[in-house]
Amino acid sequence: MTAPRQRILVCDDEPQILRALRITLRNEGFEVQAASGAVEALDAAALQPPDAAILDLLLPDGDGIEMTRRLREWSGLPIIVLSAVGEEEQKVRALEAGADDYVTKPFSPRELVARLRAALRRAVPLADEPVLRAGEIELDLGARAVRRAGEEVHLTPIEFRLLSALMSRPGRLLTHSTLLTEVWGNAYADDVATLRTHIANLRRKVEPDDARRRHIRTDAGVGYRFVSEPS
Amino acid sequence: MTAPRQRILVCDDEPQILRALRITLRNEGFEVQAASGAVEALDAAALQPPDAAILDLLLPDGDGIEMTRRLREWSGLPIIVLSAVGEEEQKVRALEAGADDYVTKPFSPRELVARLRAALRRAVPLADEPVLRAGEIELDLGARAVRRAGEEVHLTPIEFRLLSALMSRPGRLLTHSTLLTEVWGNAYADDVATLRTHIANLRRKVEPDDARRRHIRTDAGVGYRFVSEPS
DNA sequence: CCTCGGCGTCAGGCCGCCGTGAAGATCGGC
DNA sequence: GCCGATCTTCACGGCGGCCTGACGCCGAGG
Repeated sequence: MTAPRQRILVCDDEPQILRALRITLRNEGFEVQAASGAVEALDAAALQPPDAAILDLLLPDGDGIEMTRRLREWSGLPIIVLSAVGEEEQKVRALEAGADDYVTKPFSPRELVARLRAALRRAVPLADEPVLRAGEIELDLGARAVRRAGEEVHLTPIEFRLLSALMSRPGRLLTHSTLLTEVWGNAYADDVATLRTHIANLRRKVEPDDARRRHIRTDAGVGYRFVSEPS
Repeated sequence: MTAPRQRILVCDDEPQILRALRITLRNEGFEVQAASGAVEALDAAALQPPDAAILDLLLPDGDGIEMTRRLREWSGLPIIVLSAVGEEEQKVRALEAGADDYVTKPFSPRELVARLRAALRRAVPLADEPVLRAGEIELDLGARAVRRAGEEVHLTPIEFRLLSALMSRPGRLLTHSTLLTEVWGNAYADDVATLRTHIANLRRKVEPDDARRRHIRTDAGVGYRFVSEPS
């Protein structure tokens, strides 16, 4: 299970802070998107929504509280407001505007990361991983499960990877060598006999009996393709 | 739909702090349940789960971090740890244990309330029933107990964490390494032999004898999954 | 009509993974 | 220090996934 790295939007007008944050977060395994101004940060967030945001309270072209409000109009992403001002009034306003946490500078990198992780943990997990469907076949990538007409079908690891490769590009022709390298790795690149056997096993498990309505089509001499709606 | 007042569990051994918190929270419209010790607080939380908890770090009969861990075993309620110690190490440990925020004394009442509101805003609205069921198996996260057909079954700590991991995502395949990191921690990521042994012990304790109707399914070479309704 | 290449299918066998029992190691309580 | 509970390690038997090879079918081309 390879989780993609989480993207953090960082907005601060002081270059050295930006730099310190970038290094700290990178080391902790996050991907950092830096912005030095409010407008730039909001544009970046709209263009490609990050998993969380760390915003400075005071910026030349805006402030963290206003940015929080703007972001909250359309997103529930975790927001941490950063500031040199420890004043109670600011903290309360930021939190009421929708920020998840408020950290005062100078901050401890470890604590900031811990607070960021706590905020990310709370965030609503984004929509579950996709379920590929075609006719009565369901391939659930997240659960690593396959159903046919609602019934659970057990696939071996190779069969599962094979079906995933086919169903993730419906209609598209996948050559023998493409499938072999994708499912087996680079070693078996020309062992078509093995591929045939596994395709046969796969068909037996997930295909309707009628040979004319098969989802897995053979392109003789070239490869296979998965068609969503067999004629 | 009249929203009932939100109940906050407050745990501190200093009476004057308890009193101050009670007054502050009452004025802000919360219902307060006070406890002066760790055991008392955990019992109260188990008996009637609150909407959030504010825990002192240092208590005569325990500490806030351990309480956080215990609560997190079965509940996702917002937790704010309160402490006179501003030390970075404590903050990080508390947040990593599952706390949502960490506030140092002396604290501003307004800020604390703002942070509490921010944490409550994030919380999943539905207080999830901490009892997982499947067939004749019941796993009670709060009581850390497992029953089979009503009969109490004794599980070792590892077996309990293993079953929790499996039952909390029914139908989903959990890789060997996923289970190992989740149950043992990051170190044992490839000791599959141990995992097999514990799975065997677990099956002996909670599974029906009939091998075809097992809840814990093996996916050879990949991992295990828990199926709620074995065919 | 025959040949031939590509394909699907099946049976066989190897090897690795799995389940299981038991023995050794570790730890905490008495 | 002893003892019980728990966890880990190891060896062994069984089984299932995977690869291989043989066979028959089919369509294209001669």
